[in-house]
Amino acid sequence: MAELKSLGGESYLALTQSYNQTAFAYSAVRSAGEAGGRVVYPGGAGGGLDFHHAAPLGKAAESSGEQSGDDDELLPFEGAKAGGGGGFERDGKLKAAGGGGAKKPKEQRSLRLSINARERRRMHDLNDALDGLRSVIPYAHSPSVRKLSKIATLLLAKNYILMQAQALEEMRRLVAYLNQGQTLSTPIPATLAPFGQAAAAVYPFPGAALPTCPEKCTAAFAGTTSSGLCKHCNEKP
DNA sequence: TAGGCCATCTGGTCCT
DNA sequence: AGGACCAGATGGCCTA
Repeated sequence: MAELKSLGGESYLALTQSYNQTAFAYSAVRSAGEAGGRVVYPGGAGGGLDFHHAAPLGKAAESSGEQSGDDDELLPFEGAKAGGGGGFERDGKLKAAGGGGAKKPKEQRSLRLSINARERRRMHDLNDALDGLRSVIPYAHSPSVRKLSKIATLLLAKNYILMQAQALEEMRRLVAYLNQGQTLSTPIPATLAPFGQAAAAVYPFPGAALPTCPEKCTAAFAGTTSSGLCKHCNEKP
């Protein structure tokens, strides 16, 4: 994961933290993409997903159609990257004898090539979709940052979704609060003290939206008064 | 040179 | 039967 280390500190932290929070994003993806126990990916005839940024997917489907003619021509051991395990020997015979079906070797070979081409196309579509994902998640476009790996792309995207969901929830709560037209009758919580009465009035949910003081004291807001107390919360760091 | 990442091939399984 | 999906295997490329 070299590219993970080349990410900014924030994004890397966010990425690594995301290892522990998979349930939400996973269930969301499943509910969005699966139909009858089988994922219908947009390159196929059935369509299915209707993401906002559908361009790369559309392109994938298009390229699939274009490739379909040539792919069958690409022999397994002719491509530069055709490392592959097993497959056909150079004489064109199947390595694994595999059920000695009634099909002639020539038909078997043709079928195998067709299956290979289909699988290749499927993986290309998958990669196009991943490229589309890379293009819409933050921190992935800096020239100084190497292209995100597949796993990094997925983890960052998941974390980004969680972050957006949390922000949305905060906005909802804020709107609900403002709609109530309440005045603040309680004292300003310690966590909001550094931001003043106005901030406390606007942000009545300190636990959810603002970092707790221990976090502030040990991270970006580090700093103490002459008495050794955190200058933001007036508590010992 | 080791390790990470990737593309490709392959056989198996499940679904339509 | 054919197609989609998946996981394992293999080899190439790149970087520390």
